Amino acid sequence: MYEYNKNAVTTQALHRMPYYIQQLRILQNENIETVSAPRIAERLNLNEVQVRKDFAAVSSVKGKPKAGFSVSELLDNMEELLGYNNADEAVLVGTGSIAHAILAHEGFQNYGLKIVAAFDTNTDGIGSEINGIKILPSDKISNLCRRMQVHIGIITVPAQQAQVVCDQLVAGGVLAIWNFAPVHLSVPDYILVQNENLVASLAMLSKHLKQAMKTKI
Amino acid sequence: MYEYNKNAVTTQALHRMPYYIQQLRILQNENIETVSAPRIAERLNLNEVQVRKDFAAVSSVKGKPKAGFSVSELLDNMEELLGYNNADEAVLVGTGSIAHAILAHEGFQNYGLKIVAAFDTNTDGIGSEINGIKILPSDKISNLCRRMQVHIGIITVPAQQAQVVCDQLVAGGVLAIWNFAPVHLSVPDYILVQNENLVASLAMLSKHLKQAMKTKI
DNA sequence: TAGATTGTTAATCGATTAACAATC
DNA sequence: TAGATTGTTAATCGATTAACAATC
Repeated sequence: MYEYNKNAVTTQALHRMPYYIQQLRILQNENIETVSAPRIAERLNLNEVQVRKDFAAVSSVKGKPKAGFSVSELLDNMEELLGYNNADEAVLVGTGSIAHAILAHEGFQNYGLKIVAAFDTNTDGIGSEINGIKILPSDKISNLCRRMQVHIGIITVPAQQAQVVCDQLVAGGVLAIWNFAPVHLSVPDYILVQNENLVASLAMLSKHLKQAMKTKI
Repeated sequence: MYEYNKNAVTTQALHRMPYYIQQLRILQNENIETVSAPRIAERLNLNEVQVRKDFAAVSSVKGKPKAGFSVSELLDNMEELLGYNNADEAVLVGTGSIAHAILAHEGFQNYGLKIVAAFDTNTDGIGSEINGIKILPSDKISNLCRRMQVHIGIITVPAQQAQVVCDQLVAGGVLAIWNFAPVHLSVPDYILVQNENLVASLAMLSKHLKQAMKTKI
């Protein structure tokens, strides 16, 4: 009894959530109140059972045979699950073009991220501002993170500096790291690293393309 | 006989390649000629057997018991596999901060991507240049892709415009799409879409963090 | 009622990990 | 030789898909 880990949301399922949310919002805008798993599956090119299981795992209300699931309930539950409504505070390190892109992305705050400070390892840019956030010297990282109780660090510095910055963030009490540097970071077990390796993604795309063209010819 | 799909490189293995390459380059800079799977596994926090299998799958030369694998052979084979040496041509659509970041990323050309044209759906920016690439109006997409035989399209436009742009790219004969818009794109079966959904990644990070803090407290 | 849709149990698939003999 | 390391076969694990009874 009470083994209610039953319909846990897996990592893969979590990846699908933002796409469900996108589709559900479209339906909500059209004032459609319920939707079935097969319908969403069709729109997103997913398996029907998979969608149903995902919905069952997150929805606080059961689906109804024939009718489907409540659009608004699903949206609420998914947005809650992904933390869209209460933004985590984060610090960003690096001032290159990726850093600019992240800081410029007004949307992030709606998706659970509030950047409260930015740092640079390069003394040149320090003191300047990007999108209203002042750039601080990187030796202040640990201190500021600890003082402000920030739990997320975003790394956009070049590969060579990434590990050092990472260590500073960890020293400052950060628990999760969003890493845009194309390197593996060594961290203690309890730290979560999410790698966003654009070069790796690109390589995958290129490889797949090559394969596809080979089989086609 | 001749069922030589034996040690195929899986999608997951492909994802690990750039990290192997990073480690191998470090070794090469130190003039180290061979390396064992357990050593690399330790550095990257991976399973030893997994690394050995990955190496075996890509290496044109077998590993030697006791000695390990040739660093330079592995590097050559992996870079070849990922297409680092012969860049695919691509077009980019959108001129927001992510587009700027991609265009500014000098590194991409070394990793198999050469952006030959950029487009914008917004008439304002047309005619201007970003990093030496002139911005063209988006109604030229299909034509130019077809004429230049470009096979990769990069979408960085807002969500609402992504599907339209996608259709134009497909009409132009593009075979692979690197999609930075946070939406699902509908495409014919033979088209490869790789989604780079930063908002989704962020949500995952936030969710994991929440879970981690819950179990810790 | 008939039929679409749900929820659940079982089968399948793919990737990772374990076990172990072969080899330099 | 002894021992580290490879390569391969088998076991495990997790996620997806199929099958089907329950239900509105």
